[in-house]
This record gives sequence, structure tokens and C-alpha cells, in this order.
Amino acid sequence: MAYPFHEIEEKWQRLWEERGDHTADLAGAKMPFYNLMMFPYPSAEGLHVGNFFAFTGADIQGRFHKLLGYDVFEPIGFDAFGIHSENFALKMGIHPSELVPRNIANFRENQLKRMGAMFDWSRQVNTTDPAYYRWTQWLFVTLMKNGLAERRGGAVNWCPSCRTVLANEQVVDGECERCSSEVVQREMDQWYFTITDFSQRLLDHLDDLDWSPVTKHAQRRWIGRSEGARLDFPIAGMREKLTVFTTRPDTIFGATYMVISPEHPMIDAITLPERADEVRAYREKAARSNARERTDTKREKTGVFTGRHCINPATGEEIPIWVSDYVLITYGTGAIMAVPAHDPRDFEFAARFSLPVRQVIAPATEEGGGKLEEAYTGEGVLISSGRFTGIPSKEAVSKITEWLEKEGKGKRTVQFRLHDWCVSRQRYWGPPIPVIHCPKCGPQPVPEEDLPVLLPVTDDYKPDDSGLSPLARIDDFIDTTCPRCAGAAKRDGDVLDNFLDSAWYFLRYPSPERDDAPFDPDLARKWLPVDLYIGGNEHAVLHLMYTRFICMALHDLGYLHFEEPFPKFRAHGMIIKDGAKMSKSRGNVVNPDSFLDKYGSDTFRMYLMFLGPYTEGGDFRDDGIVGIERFLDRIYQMIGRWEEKEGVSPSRETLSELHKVIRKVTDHTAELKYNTAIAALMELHTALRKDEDRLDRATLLTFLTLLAPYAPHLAEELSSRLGCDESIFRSSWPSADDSLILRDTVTIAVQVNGKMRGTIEAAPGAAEEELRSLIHAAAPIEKHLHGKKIVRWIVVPDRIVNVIAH
RNA sequence: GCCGGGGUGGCGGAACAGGUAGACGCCGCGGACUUAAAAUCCGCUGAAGCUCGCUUCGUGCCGGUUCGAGUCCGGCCCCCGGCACCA
Repeated sequence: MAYPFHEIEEKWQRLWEERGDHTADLAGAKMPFYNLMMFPYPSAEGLHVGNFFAFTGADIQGRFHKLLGYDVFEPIGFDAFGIHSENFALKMGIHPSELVPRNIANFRENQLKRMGAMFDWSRQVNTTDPAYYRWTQWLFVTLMKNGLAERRGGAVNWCPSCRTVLANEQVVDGECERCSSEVVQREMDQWYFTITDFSQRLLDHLDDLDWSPVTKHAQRRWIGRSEGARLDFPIAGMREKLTVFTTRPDTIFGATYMVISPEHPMIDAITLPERADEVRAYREKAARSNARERTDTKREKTGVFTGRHCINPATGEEIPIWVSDYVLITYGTGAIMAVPAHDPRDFEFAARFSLPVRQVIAPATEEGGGKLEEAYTGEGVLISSGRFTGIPSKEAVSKITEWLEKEGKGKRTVQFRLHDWCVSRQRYWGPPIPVIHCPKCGPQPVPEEDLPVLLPVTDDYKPDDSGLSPLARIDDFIDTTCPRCAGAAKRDGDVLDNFLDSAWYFLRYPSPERDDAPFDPDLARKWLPVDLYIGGNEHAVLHLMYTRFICMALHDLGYLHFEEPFPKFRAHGMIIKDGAKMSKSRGNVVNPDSFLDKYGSDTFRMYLMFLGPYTEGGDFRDDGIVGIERFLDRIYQMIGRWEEKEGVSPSRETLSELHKVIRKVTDHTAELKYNTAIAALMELHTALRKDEDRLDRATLLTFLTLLAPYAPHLAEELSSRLGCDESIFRSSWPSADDSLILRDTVTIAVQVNGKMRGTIEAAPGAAEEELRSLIHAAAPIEKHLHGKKIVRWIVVPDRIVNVIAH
């Protein structure tokens, strides 16, 4: 018979709300703790187990810190703009402006409120609210005015079936995430945030951030710093030079040809007339090919010769310029010097088109001048390299760069992989980009006092083939006047990337009511940066990088006092089912609502936390939950049986166990090792049950306090039944008293020749002599020593003794 | 292909810093209560062997270091996640 969780949970949720227990006193707080979790995107299916898992783990931190004495601010909101919401609305045939509020209401009222998290419902953020996206637009305008937003041409991902532009993250292996059509590239004018101006800072700060190593690693890779040089190759018969980026200037004497990307701006100028047709055909083919083909590394290399040559500045030789799509326009200069002897890609290309291969680095283990079977990419000594011959390659990198720099033919540079952030989306469901295009004045930011640019309500929001945003079809919206010259002008028809909505939401939480500023500066100073951020590692790169950039920019512009929004970030794991990701197509989706109905929130919360390490996730199995159900029920029954008795106190053993567990639960909760913290609570429960007659109120309340972050409703209920008038979360977290942890004797393992042969009980810190006699006195161990000569005793104090005997 | 993380009972998972492998929970088995069942409570539960107390084996595979290895080193296999022609 399960305890009456329905009644209890409803009661406490009501009381918390009535009393405003979770409404943080932001202005008056003495020890602020901003407990942030990634806000959900409110889908029509409702909150899934993954959300529930993530939020529970974050809420435990909030409740734990509250008990530690912090003033905790734990907000939640809704990331409701974006292509997911829009596509779903299209599929259902219900306008997103109708569907989204409905989904939000369901999330909030039927699911989030039942979780029992300490969300501060007095402060919410909904990114689709004009009062919010006004400031998202303000952010754009502010960056634009300060030269951090640029309009320029660029390729976008286009799904011909959905007839829409896709964000990079919606392109999986070159296919549209939703319909699996092949994604093609389209050239369009877009707005970009110049995040690349911050590359080095974004990289450097990582050293000081307390983040999971995997997350930092992913960011480092994404930023992709590499040191090298830009080298100029004069083009034969032209005044222009071809500039390449290379990390291996030491191999320049082996550069036997050049390759430019099919999108290279100088391609037409370089190509000789007799080659023009062939090059054009190649270029067109490359343009048509989809992202998957283009990035398939196993595909055989293709390319065409431009007919033109350029001059290797090191050797003075003329080398041919080729075009190939293995050179990307998006990295470096879109052109490379090809060193087939020392680069696998160049080697492959040279082999295909019979281009010369010249080895210029000899491995340390020189085997003589055999023909190279594959590119040698390691270090060695330079050969056939003019005056640099004989120099170790590592040294030659800087020597050759210096030489070319002196000759004015090159420059040492640092290259980043990070691209500027394209924020234009040719979709409907987002904040309109607050820009007015004036034929005379060029693009003008919408004046701040005219914000927000409201998203017009229209039924005609379906994207079409034109590549123009649905808003571009609404003349009433598009036609306007220039804020500068008052002449006829047109609004930008695109909307802002969903990632911009979520790049500043945590700045808004403390003061969502402000209509004169994006956030309250005093509260920001008091509460930010965020103390702990918990979220999914799928956002390791994009969301976290963009948010860091926005904060850095706002810092530089004087709006924020910090550069890094999330000094401490932890990624939670993923809940899988039967070893596979939960998905509708697999039919293995667990619906949290039915578990809430059947077991209640406390049991469900604890079960999810008990599945496995929080940062790794776990496998959801329906049958395991009864263990937690029994556990909580036993606690309920135990407290129900308890009667106050005069002068009782728990045994020394019980107290010892209590303090051991206080230590464990404290440490493990702080480290997000919830599964083992719960195991410790179970052990404590067993110990308390064995000593039930002697339990006093204080001991039980301590136990309930340890339980409270995990099962908040039950802890509140039982503590109130024990006579507490105040919420248990107003009490304080117990501290472990190590002196109460019994250490009368320790169990020492005994090995003979490395094999476990038994244990002995000894006083802590017992001398070796004493241990020896104890071991000889222990018959089951002694029999293994019988008739043998003891040659050595290895004693690890209070842990183990290993006796070596022959 | 490259970079991370990981392979431990029937299952989910524990194990500080090289020191009693399997905490805690599920499943299973036995017992108590009950007219009976459910629920609950108590006990057992890595494998094999046997004189029932022990013995041998056991943390993906092979080898090494060490008094002692799930933990460290070298090689290999498999799974998960991320990135993918970045010059």
C-alpha cells in the first residue's frame, strides 16, 4: 500500500505557491545563488522524460543550496520560437500563435508544476512574447550599431522539399533532419554577427571555466585555432597574387601545384579562355552538389586545370593552378599550396591527375630515396629545400616563414575554424530582423523607440520556393519609410535565429517586467553571472558559444560587468530506453504523466536520479521504480509509527551511521552523484529501522533534511507531522560530525601471497607487531601460513596486510 | 578516418588516491503473516566444485608492471557520443 502521495504532493504544491516559498527576494538576498537550467522548447507532445530528468537534477541543486543557506533563484521559461514550433504548426494546420500558448500552458500547468521543482513562477520568460523579443531585437540593433553585425552574401542550407532554409544544426549528414531530402546550398544576403572577432578570447577563457572537460573540448575544436602563415604566390601573366594559408611552410619547396576552391573569387580571372568551359562546368557541378557529396571524404578527388600557373616563391618554379572542391572556400583563403609528398589529400589528388610529387622532408629514420607510398606528415629533416636543406622540419617552419616575411611574400598568421554567426532565417516564426533597407541610405537599424517590430499575424506563413521569407510577401509589413531620410524603404523580411532568443534569456529572468531595458542592471550585478548552469551537452557548441559571445559583446559595450555568463556548467546525461534513444518512430517514448499519476512526483524524481550517474544518464526500466516506491513508503510508515519518548537517543552505531551518511549525501549531492547519494540514504534508513525504538525527533528531522532535495513533498509532509511549523527548506543542512563516526576497530583484509585469506579486527592505527600476532591467532588465515617461511610483511595501515611466505 | 567516454552478476549500477570486486536497487529463491492471494516483513542470491565450511575461477580479449590491478602501461576487439577534405 503506497503512501497517499497524491494528497501530499497536491497539498505542498499548493502551499508553496500560496506562501510564495519559491519567489526569490532578488533585491534583498544576502547569498544569491542563481540556479539555471536550459529552458525547454514547448512541444505539443509535452515534457518528456529527458526534460524531467534534467530539471530534477537541477532542482536538487536549487533545494540543496537553499538548505545550505543560499537565497536561491530558480527560474524557468519557454524557448518557443523557431523552426520546430513552426514546422509542427504547419503539420497540424494550426497557427503557431495559437498552438504555442496552448503548449506552454500544458507544460506549465500540467507538467512543470507537478514536478515539485522550486521554480519561481513570478518570473518567467517566453521568447515569443513581444515584451521579450523586443529586447532580442534591441540586441541585434545594438550589435549592428557597434559594428558587430554585418550584411554579406553567403551560402545557406536549402531544403528543396520543405522549401526552406535550414539552420546548420538541422542538416544531418547533408540531409534535412525532418524529411531526409538532400540539402543544397543557396547564395543569399544574410546578416552575420562577427563572433570571429572574439575567437581568441573565447578560446582563452575556456581555461578558467569550470565546465565538463568534454564540453570545453568540443568548444576548443569548434574554435579550431591553428598557427601558420599566409603565403603569396605570384600568378604568371597577372599582376595579382594567389594567397594561401598553410600550417606547414616548412614544406613549401615541395609545393608542386596549387588548388583553389570552385567558389574562389579570382577563379574567372585566373582561368585561361581555352579552359573556361571546363572550369565553368566543374563549378556548376560543385554548386549543384549537396552538402553530403561535398564533404564525403571517401569520394574520389575531382578537379580541373585552370590553364594558369603561378610561381612558387621558394623555388621560383612555375606550378599549375587547379580547381577542386576539396578546398573549402569557408576556411583560410580558399586556396592552398599543394604538397603531395606531405599531405594525404594532396597526395591523393596528385596521384589521380599525375601531378609531380616531391619529397622535401626525410623522416628521422632515413631509408633512402624510395618512392613514397603515401604522404609523410611527420617531422624530419628538410631535403631538396635549397638553403634550408638539412634543417629539422620543426625549426624550418619558423625559419622559412621569417625568410618569406622578410622578402614580403608571406606573413605569420593564426587561423580559426570558427565562422561568423549567420542570424538570418527565411522563416516566419521568429522575431523579425529590425532593419529597414533604404535604397538611398542602405540598411538602417529600426530606432529603439520603434521596437518591437511585431511579427505580423498571417495565415500565409508557409515557406515557398522563392527563398524569400514569408514576411516578404506581406506588403503592409514590408513597405515602410527610412528612419534616416524618410523616403520609401523596405523592411528586412527575415527573422532572427532561434539561438539568439536563447542567447540572453537568463539575463531577462531576474527582471522580466522591465519595459525600459532588457534587464535590470542592479539585479544583474547582484545575481550574475549564473552560479550553476545545467543542460544538455548537445548545446555544448552552438548555444553555449553564442551565449558567451553575446555576453562578451555586451560586456565590451558596457552593459555587463562580466564576460563569461556560465562560470560553472554541467552537462546531464541522456535517458535512453532499451539501449536506444527515445523516439516516436521507435515507439519507446516514456510518458512522464502516467508515472506521475501512478507513483507521484517524489518517487519519479528519485527513480530518475537513481538510474545512473546524472552526468551520464541511464536506461529507463519500468520495473525499477518500485524500489523507490517501497523506500519512500517505508519512510512514511516509519515516521507514522514514531512516538516521542522521554530521554531516548540513538545508539552510538546509529549515530555513527547517521554522520557517515550526512558526509556522503553532502559530498555526493554537491558532485551531482545523485544515484550514490540515494543509495546512502537507503542505507541510513535501514540503520534507523534497526534502532527504531530509540530514535529522537532530531535524528528523524536530519534524515528528512537529507532526503528533502530528492523528495521535497514527502520531506515537507513528514517534517510537519513531526511538529515543524516551518517549511523544511527553511531549516539548515546538517553537518557531519566526524568525531561521532565510530572507529573502535577497523576491519583489515589479510592476503597471503596476494590472495585474500580473511580479515582481522584491529584497533585503528595498530602497530605491525600487533597485527602480526592477530594474524597468527586467526586460524583460517594461519592455516595458509602453516609450514611456510614468512619473508615479508606488507602493511597498509588500517586497510590491508599482505604476507609473503614460501 | 580523427577526438572524447565506456565495456563489472540475470538486469540498472557501486568501488577514495593501486589495497576485502559487486554498495544500493530490480528480478529470482526460501521463510513469516494470511483460510488463501496480494501487500508487507525477514533471510539468501557472481560462477563452478565439494566434506557446507571452504577451495578454485571471475571486472571485453592478449600481454606487462607490482607484494597486490576493475583501477597503471602496451597491443587488440566491441559499444556510445561528437567532429568529419579545416590545408
